Amino acid sequence: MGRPPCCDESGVKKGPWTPEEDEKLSNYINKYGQGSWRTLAKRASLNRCGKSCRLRWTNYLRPDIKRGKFTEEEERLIINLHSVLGNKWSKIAGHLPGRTDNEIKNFWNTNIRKKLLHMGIDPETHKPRTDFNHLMNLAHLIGMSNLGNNVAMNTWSNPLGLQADVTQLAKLQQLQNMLQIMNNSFFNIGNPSFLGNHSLNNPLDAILNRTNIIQTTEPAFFRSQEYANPGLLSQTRSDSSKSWTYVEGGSNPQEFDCNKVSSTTLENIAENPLPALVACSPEKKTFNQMENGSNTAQTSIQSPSNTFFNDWEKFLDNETSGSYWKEILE
DNA sequence: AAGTACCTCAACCGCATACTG
DNA sequence: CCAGTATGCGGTTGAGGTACT
Repeated sequence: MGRPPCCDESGVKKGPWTPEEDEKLSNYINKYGQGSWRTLAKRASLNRCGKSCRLRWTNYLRPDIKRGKFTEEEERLIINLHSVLGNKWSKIAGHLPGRTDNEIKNFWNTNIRKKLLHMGIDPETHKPRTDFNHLMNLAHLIGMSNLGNNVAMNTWSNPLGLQADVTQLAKLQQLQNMLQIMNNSFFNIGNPSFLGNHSLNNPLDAILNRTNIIQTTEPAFFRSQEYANPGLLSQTRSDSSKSWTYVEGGSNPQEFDCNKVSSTTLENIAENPLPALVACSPEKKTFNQMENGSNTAQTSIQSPSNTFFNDWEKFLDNETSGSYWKEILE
């Protein structure tokens, strides 16, 4: 026979915890430690199941829990870790001291996820949403359509109309260029063809060097800390699944397991954060500000990505007054 | 001020794995 | 080794709060 059941008692209280219950639980754990949650619930005179007690303690009462809003740094780290670990909230939480898996999960679902979607990034794959490809075609079609109409109606009879159309054409061209960049390079972390094309063998290197990827002639791999410390991860992603081929110490290829990413490597992610893809606070922040956040090392030169963000920001700002572009992009 | 829609997050549910006897 | 339970984890829910009309 195994252990007796945990939560089969009827009449066990559910729902929000009262301050009295919190106090009972805290006092008991402070005095006797955690141990078995089931017996703890009984000994602490809590009419709760052990599961509920554990949840309350780990997500709320634990003394080392950090309260308050997530910092920009934490937000970046969560995005980076999620791109490697996926929805492994407890593992992600392990790299954010004081934060619980539940808290991170909620933050992801209510904030980061929406922001990424808003930016046209699939939060599951961290790649561009496929409808951006359609957007490119759409922009082209709309552009042709509008130019055609405007040319017929305004341009030839009105020099100002011509000027407007030229401006519009330039904007169309700009939009298409930016979409092309986004589609081809910027968000293609984890895309096998991208990795192959750039001799970037380590998916984590891709994450660490994401800002330097665009249009650089020097492979990001050579700048990575991993390159200076071979033996961590130096692999080629072999398919479109979530695993990469993993060679430890340069031999014995084996499947790369996201769960076994070395802590050193993940620490590198923490120490070399991406520029924030999204703003941490609700107030509007420009892409440029996000770029410059706390990541001076990677933005000491005006990178192509910087230019991209500037262009993107200008584009949105210029088109905010009832333009159809804003509607399309948002 | 009242009603409604939306958002946040604590807590629950169910499944997978670890553990015990 | 096996049966059965505890624990941990990720997904989901819904109450309460806030913003908007």
